[in-house]
Amino acid sequence: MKKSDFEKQKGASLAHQLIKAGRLINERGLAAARDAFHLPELKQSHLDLFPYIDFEGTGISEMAKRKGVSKQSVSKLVQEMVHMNILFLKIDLKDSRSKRVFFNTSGSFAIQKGFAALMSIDHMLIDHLGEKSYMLVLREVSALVEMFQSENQN
Amino acid sequence: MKKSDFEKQKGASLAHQLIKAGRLINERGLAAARDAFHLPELKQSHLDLFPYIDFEGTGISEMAKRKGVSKQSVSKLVQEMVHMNILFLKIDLKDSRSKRVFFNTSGSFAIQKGFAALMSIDHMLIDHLGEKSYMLVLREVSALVEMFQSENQN
DNA sequence: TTATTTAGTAAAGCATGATTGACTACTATG
DNA sequence: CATAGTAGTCAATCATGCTTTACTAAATAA
Repeated sequence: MKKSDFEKQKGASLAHQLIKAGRLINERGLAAARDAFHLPELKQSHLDLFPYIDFEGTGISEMAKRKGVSKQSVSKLVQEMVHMNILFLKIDLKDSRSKRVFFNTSGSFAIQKGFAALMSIDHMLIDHLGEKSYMLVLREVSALVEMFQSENQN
Repeated sequence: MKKSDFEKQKGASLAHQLIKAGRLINERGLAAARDAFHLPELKQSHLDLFPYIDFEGTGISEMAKRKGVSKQSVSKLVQEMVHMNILFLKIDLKDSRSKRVFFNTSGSFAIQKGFAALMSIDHMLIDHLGEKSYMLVLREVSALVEMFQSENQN
């Protein structure tokens, strides 16, 4: 059987490698965070919320809108993370309906270590690529992310 | 509140950008494939099997082992993709218990277009980065993938 | 002030991708 | 040849993350 273009491509596809890299980083991050936070019950779905939380605090409805799911779904996961002491809530002074979600970055030692563990993955990437390559790849991959995101808006 | 290291890092994390890139490529690939294959019932879980199928054919148990899930789970998804004409099965001449799974790259026009659509994402990446950057990023990201995979073996 | 919208919660139900257990059929080992 | 292991399927069950519906309370607009 003659190999089609599709077949030939597989080994050298950046798309595939980016998918794989993303998945491996997720796995590694989850394992590291579970360990460092001392929270075996921590799930991928919890960490998946992180990108939607601003450091200035973010409301649950806003997070849901960003993630593209219902606020009920977000609400439950946030509550679980509050119980784990990873996040905390603070009622918005401007609007007492709204509960702003914050990272509990000044929590216990274990919690501190958890956040550090998540960061350590980036340190690992820098160590492995070197600072120069890291910055270069970061720039290029960020450009791709922006391309996909801007196209989705149409 | 003084920003912690964790807070400062967020905007410039390669780890985060790689996760995001992987997710966006998955979404885009699924949408493109659904459209080109004319298969609205195609799911992410189906495409997720692609990386575990060799062009020389792969047994279901082998795919399951590679993916780290039960063979029953893989079996079901493969059957669905066979019904969609994306894959076909061929009984191994050396072992009549084993059904080798193949890409149906010489299928109908729609099926051909489906595989082309999946490839087109890489063309898009090349167009956007330029060939030189594409190769460079591919090399670096592949190195990261290999690093994570080799560590998982210990 | 009344009506409408918005933030969040609670509970029920659903889709999905997985596991487990039981089975058939074939291969490999003694 | 008998026995153990392997490839695959089927069915039941489970965990999970999601939606839908229904609700409370607060903000906003008429």
